[in-house]
Amino acid sequence: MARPRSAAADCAILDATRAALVELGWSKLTMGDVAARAGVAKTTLYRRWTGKSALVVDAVAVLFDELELPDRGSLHADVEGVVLSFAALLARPETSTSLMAVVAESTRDAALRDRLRCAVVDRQKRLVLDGRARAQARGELPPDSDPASAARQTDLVFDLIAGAVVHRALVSGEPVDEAWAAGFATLLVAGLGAAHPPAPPPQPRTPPEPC
Amino acid sequence: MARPRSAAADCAILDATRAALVELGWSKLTMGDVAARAGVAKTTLYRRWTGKSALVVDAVAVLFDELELPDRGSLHADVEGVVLSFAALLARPETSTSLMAVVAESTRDAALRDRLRCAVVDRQKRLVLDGRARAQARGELPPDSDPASAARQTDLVFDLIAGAVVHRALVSGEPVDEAWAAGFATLLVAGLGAAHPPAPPPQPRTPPEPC
Amino acid sequence: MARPRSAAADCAILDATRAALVELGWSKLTMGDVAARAGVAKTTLYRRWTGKSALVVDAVAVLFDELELPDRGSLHADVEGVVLSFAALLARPETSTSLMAVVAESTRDAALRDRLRCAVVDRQKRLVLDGRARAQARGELPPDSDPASAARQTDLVFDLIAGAVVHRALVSGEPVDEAWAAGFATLLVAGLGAAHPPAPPPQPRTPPEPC
Amino acid sequence: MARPRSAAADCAILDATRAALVELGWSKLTMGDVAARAGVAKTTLYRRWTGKSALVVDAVAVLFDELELPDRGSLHADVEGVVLSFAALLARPETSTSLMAVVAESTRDAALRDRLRCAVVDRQKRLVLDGRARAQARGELPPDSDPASAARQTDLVFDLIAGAVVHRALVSGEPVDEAWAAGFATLLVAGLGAAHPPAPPPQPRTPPEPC
DNA sequence: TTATAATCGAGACGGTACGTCGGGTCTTATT
DNA sequence: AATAAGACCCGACGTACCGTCTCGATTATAA
Repeated sequence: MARPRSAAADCAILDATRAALVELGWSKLTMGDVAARAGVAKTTLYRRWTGKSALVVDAVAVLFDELELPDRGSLHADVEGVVLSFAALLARPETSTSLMAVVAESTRDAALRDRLRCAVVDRQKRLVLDGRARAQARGELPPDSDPASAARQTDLVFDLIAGAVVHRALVSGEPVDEAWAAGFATLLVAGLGAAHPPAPPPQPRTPPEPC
Repeated sequence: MARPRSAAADCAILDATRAALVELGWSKLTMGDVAARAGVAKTTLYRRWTGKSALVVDAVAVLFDELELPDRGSLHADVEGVVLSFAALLARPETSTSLMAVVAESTRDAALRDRLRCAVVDRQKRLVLDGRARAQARGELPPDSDPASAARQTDLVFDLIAGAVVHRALVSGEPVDEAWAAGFATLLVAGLGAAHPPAPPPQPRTPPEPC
Repeated sequence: MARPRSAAADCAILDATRAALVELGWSKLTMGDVAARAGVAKTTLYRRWTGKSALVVDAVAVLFDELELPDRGSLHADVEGVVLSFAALLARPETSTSLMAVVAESTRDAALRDRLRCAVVDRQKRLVLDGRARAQARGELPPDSDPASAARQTDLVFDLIAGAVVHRALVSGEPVDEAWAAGFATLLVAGLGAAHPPAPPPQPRTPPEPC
Repeated sequence: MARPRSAAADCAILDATRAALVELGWSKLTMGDVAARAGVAKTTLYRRWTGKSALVVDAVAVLFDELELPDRGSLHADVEGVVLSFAALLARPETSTSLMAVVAESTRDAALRDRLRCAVVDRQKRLVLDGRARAQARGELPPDSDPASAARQTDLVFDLIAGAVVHRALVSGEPVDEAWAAGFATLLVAGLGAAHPPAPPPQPRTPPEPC
């Protein structure tokens, strides 16, 4: 009935947020500064987001959608690929600073946790699902026995890949380069192959998973 | 020649910091509040730490030293054990919030990054070193071929374990329970075993991932 | 276009400042305390005044405007009257402490000096101007010969009266009572009369002091 | 019985205080800074003075002792002389800043008031006493009728001179130059002469006060 | 000559206020 | 309605001084 919200403003605000994150990082980013950069009043920000954290989640989430998983011919190569492209994403100053900060904030804020989960986490599981399906099609992984265990496996692999890359890059502070990616992929693929022995597991050796 | 710094104050401050973290969480923790709880002037805090982040790193670091790796008889059981005890540590409100927050901050602050690394990260690599040595003694893992690759392997495993647990617990927000720990351990042990086939590698080492 | 500054706040702040001066005196008066009394944020104080001194000048200046000079029938009586009412004003705890303090501060702060001069000093010269005009109308003082010398005379008398009262009350710390006021008025009136001999100056003007 | 206090320290401290007053003014002068300038520990300052005000009083008091009243041949000239030399003293940055500040402080602090009175105020009344005695010797003023009224007269003149000069210089902020000094002296001498007519007042000329 | 005890420098300490900054809400006029 | 502008309340920030306190190192007297 009355004036609708400006869509252009939303876009300008998210752009401004990303720009501010690059320049200032999470902790020095201020709502007032974002508003000024976007040519918008602070009121307009608060009309649309509950605070800094929610704003940043939305601003950063779209960057994660740029991740893709082109078919590199083998599970090993696909893992290497996703590791390197995820690492490249984390190397951008917008993401590294704010991802950890928002996660930290989300431990005390359920609404933020949900927003983060559905805007970032769940949306990227597609990469693992794609990779798994492709590997199964190639015969590198056995077909899903039942949906529940397939979901468990997906989640495990997702946490493994994402967690390892994040930890290597941001906590340990070491580079995620080709060598590391190769070593990681080797370990992961071997682990998956052994846990789900491809066709006939030669020797069961410490049968780790439900045969 | 002058009055030395009170060691009791240091202790009271770190205790107060942990208590405040439990009650308030990282983002509502205040230097003034910590000082008040510790019965100490704000100045004293700033005389010893450059800010909230540095203080929290020191306060939390000791908690990580409580982690131990008792011999559970097998590499698989040792991995399960360390995963669960690390998860238990992360479940404590002092650690989860602040670890992520400090990591976030450290992306923009080199001094903090160093402090974090040497106070937390490097100190816990001992767990991986112990576990590896023990597994090698048991014959579950081959002896180190050369020191450099041993260090690479240690780092990789460390990032894998710590990263996966942190990501599962804090980012995905799913419980790290026995079932998950078992699945994770299975995958990891299998991966390690395949990458470094136990005693006499039946297949050539290099192509660990199946064809 | 934006929200205008609250006029009520200004008033509340100045009232609070005076109240705080009475209770605490200049040196224990705190910006934070004034803000709290006025029910206002500290920021609001600093948005309008540059500091404690400027605030106090404005808070105290209005008190000086209460001074009046009723016609008491003679120059001598008028002087006595203004001396006593000025002394009464200085006896109030708001004024004495803060007047001196602000003067002290103003020796190093040109902006404050100006503010003080136009808010307090210049505004009270009206008393001397009124008294002089009235005395001239009564024939107690000769009419102004030229404007410049009239201004000089006004300034001299102003400094004389104000200075003597302030010095007696605050520096010497002796009471400014009727007796002292009478003695002072006698001296001043005599001095003015002799310096400007009433009608026909019998002796040449310049040598007022004997030989 | 034990080690006595260093006399050199006292001197260094007072010098440092004056130097700091010149550079920083009263309000930015700090005890720590004075101690540092004097090459002395803060403790030493507090062992000898109760605080900034007391210290400054002592540091400045000696400057007032430099005032002298050479015989200039007439009461008028003597008044002019003392006005100008007092103004010169007040023009020094050490004195102007701190005199007013200490007076302000003393309105709330009895001990300081006493210290100020005996260290500065009372000690300078000698100038008025000398001037009066000299003028009486010259016959410009009548001899004292009784000691009480002599004291009253002395105090009145003291407050008049000191007050007027201070007010002119620090409150009004106008220069105390020869012209002003001459005008002031003329008025004062005339007032004194009329109030106490020299010997036999030839013509009562606007009988100002009851002989 | 040697205790002995006050004094000294240095500077850490518990406080209090500072002046600034950012968060989030509100008022106003404009679109 | 929704907006830009910006005043407002709140609370934390990190700093500066305060005046007190502990230190170990000097001294000048009194033993």
